[in-house]
Amino acid sequence: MSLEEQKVELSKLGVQESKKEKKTQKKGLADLPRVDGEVVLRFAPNPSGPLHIGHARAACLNQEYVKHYGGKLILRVEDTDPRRVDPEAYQMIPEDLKWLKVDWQEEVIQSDRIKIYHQYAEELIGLGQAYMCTCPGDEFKTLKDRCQACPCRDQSPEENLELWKKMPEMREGEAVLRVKTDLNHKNPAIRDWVAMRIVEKEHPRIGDDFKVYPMMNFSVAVDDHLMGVTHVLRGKDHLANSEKQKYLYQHFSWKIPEFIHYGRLKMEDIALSTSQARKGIEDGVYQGWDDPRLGTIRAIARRGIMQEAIQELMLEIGVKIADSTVSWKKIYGLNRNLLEDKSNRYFAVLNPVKVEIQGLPESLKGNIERLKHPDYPDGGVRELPFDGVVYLDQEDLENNRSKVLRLMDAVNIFIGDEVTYHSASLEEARKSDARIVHWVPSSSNYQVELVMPDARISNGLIEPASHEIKVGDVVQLERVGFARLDSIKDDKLTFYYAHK
RNA sequence: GCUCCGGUAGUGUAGUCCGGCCAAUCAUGUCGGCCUUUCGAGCCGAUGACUCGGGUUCGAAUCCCGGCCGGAGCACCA
Repeated sequence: MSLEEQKVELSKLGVQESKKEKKTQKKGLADLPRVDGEVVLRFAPNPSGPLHIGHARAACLNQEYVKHYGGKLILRVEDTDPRRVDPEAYQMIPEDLKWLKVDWQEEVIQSDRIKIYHQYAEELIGLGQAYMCTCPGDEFKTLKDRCQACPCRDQSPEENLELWKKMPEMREGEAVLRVKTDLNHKNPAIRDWVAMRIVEKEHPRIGDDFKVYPMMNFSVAVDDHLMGVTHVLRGKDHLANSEKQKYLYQHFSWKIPEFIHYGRLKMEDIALSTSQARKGIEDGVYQGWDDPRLGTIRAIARRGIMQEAIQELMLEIGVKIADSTVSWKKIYGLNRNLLEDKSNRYFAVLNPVKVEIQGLPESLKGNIERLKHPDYPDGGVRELPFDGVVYLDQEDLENNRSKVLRLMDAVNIFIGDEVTYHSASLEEARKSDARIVHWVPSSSNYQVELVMPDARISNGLIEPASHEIKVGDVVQLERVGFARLDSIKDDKLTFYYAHK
């Protein structure tokens, strides 16, 4: 019996269909679980370098949720490991966030709060939920793997407090403060994790005021609680950490925030972590953090990718826990949609070959005007002086041997042993099935350099009106592709190529 | 190895919680055609996916079991 037939039969019997309402599906981002009024979210990077595309996901999503529910976003710089701090990152992170158009209402740096973590550590000892452990790491691990307590675990809070006070005088590795969890927890990683440890290394930002530093799991949980964070968006690599942190919340009788874990974001052709990128920069393989081959926000920005494209992409990817691989084609597609309407057009010829058109009627020489944007005449025109001597792309010449070629908005030429004037009108060009190509006047042009995504450089010439392009603008070099003006030096413009 | 988690078109994503309206959404890509003084855009069309095998059920992308594949964690990093 089909569903319809069943319904008919049921209604004959007088049975009403019970309506189970399904959640109405909104477009866009999935709802956050258990939202009660406004939300407090945080973006909490480690200052080990500039932000990369993976950070952009967390930042954009946090931003979007705050916008959607109301509330605030906290920027929290997590620099509790002096060895993993790049001092420049303190500037680079806010810069990158601004480029991403992410706003935060509060900003804290964890190295300003070491004393707070010490206070809570002490309190936890007082509660009997943490103990000073002086076991060598490997011995503790052996015991832990067997679900056995180490001798230190039975110390009284007083004994622990005494050791805690001495901790600043101890050497690195001699002692740690452990949080009591469950020694029988099936994941050994969760068992009695480290809350505080000794680091004998000057902190790049706060110097050597402290030797006892919190572990990320401790400072994060304390801060999330103190700052009233309601929802924690983090990568699934933090799954075990979320569980570790839950013990701390329970020990302090704090309300546990909602943890949401998203999957790994890979980027096509870019498998570079911050540390690998750093090494490449130090070794001179990459020119810097904004080398076009890197997956950093600044590299992507430099390539002419718009913030909106990244934003759209991140919203689309959302928070699901399955991993995803971002393809450049997807980014290019989104970006092209944004750029198409607002990018002015210019002629740039790569691999230029100088061509003198023989037999060009004098009357056809003069200034040629062409719309800056074919769809928007109000955007104005650029002028190209045309005197019969032009630069053409070597490839266009080679591909059109013994054929008619039309120079856009100018004349039709024939590519024989010499290049000769053929005709003037577009109709003639159509009749001859001529390819229509861009060109650069030989009498007036600038040098141009185009840096490709793989960092290779193409050289050529660009039309004179290009002087009006501002650094940072993205334009379309006709028949070449979209490119962002990166710098102007003397008479040379350097563009970074985005995509077709 | 141990613990946990995933697998929808080339890529991303909706649908999975609560089985039927899903011969499965949208985006991007790709391929045709039209159009266009750009190889860009636009218009029209096409393409293409529920990891596999069992089970439950009238009915499974959706629930259960197993396989396969993939990922994360197993730090005195974050």
